[in-house]
Amino acid sequence: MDGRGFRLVLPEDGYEWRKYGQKFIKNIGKFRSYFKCQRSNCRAKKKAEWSASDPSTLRVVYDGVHTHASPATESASSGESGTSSSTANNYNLLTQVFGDRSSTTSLYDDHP
DNA sequence: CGGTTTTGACCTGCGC
DNA sequence: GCGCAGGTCAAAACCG
Repeated sequence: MDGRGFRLVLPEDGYEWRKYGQKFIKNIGKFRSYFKCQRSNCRAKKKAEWSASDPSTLRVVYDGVHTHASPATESASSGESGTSSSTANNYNLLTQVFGDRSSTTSLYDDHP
C-alpha cells in the first residue's frame, strides 16, 4: 500500500473483494478502483469511483451476481424472517449501505 | 509463509 | 483506418 497518502475507506458490504486495478477516468475526472469477489464460483465485480478532490463522495457499482451466500449478510440479517431469499437478500443489504453515502450522485448502473 | 496490495503495460471496443 | 478510452492482467513488494 502506499503508506504515504490517504487510504480510501469503502463501505463494508459484507463480501470479500480483491483490488485488481485502479485508473483515473478522464471522462468524469474521477478515480475508479476495480474489485473482484474472491469466491471461486462468484464472478461478481465491484467498482468504486470517487472524485479526485472529494474522497468522501464514493460511488460503488456492483456488476454481476453473487453465486454464494454472503457471510456478513447472513449474520447481519439474522433478524430477518426465516425465509431467506439468497440473492435478493444480498442486494437488500447493499442498497442499505449505498443509500447512506452515495445518494448524492445520481447514477444508475444496473444491467439491462 | 501466505495472502494481499500496488504500479505499469497491454488489450479490446467504439467513435469519427 | 486510426485514435482514444476504459478495462484487465501480470509481477513485485509488503504486511500479519
